[in-house]
Amino acid sequence: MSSEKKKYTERQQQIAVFANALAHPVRVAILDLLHSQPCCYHGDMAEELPVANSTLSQHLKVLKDAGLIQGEINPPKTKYCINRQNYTIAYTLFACFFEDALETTLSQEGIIQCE
Amino acid sequence: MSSEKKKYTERQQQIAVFANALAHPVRVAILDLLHSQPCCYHGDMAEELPVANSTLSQHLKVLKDAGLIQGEINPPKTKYCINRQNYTIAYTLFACFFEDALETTLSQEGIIQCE
DNA sequence: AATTCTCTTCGTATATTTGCGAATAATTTT
DNA sequence: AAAATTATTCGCAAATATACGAAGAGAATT
Repeated sequence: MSSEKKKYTERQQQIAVFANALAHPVRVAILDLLHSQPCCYHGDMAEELPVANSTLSQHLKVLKDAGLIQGEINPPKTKYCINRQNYTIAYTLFACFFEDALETTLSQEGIIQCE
Repeated sequence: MSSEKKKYTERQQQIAVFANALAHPVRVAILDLLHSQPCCYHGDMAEELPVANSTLSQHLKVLKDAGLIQGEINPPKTKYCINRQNYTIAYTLFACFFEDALETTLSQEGIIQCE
């Protein structure tokens, strides 16, 4: 009962998942915060970002489900940090994706390397 | 009456726009097709992809609005191709974004270069 | 035990996304 | 001029995303 028509490759779906996580500016802003320090508490982010507390929780969940961040819950505080392993995977997927399109101009300069 | 609280930077918004364009697997698949050839007709894509014609048009519009592709309309046919200029911008934004987070492991190896 | 602090979940409202078929537009072919 | 070809737009339905305040959970403090 599986294949009526070709669906999408794992790679295509994985790119979409990571891209979807970055598809809202507040989530990019959240990650920017986590780039500038090893970890960050929910409350500290809430002060910096123009969304309500509950909304922030939702966005953090999206990022966590996509695998880009991980949370350490020690009530009443929650500490978040980047998931470096998946970040590396995401970086490679995006780099190779764009390299595919731009290889004629970029690969010659040795800026990026795929496979 | 402008700033009650900081909104998002242009960069954060631009990343979100590009990411949103890649946030659906069929759009990644569309771009994959355009990577493998200089241009492609709507009809040729419709044969390869598991979506209806009208749905394909919508996704193409999303990609076009984000600036990742451009269309050349010669009715009854429409030819699409990658927008290389914006592709380069997108590539740079994503590379620098991930580099920010991974710089301790990647920048030392000279894989990526920002600024 | 009650209060406080922090964060998540729930409930709700609104907007956007995704999908398809039918109808439309624009050209080429018959 | 009629028919065929190709792609977009329209109209609709269903699902998902976004946002907030209120309510709830979990631990520390009073």
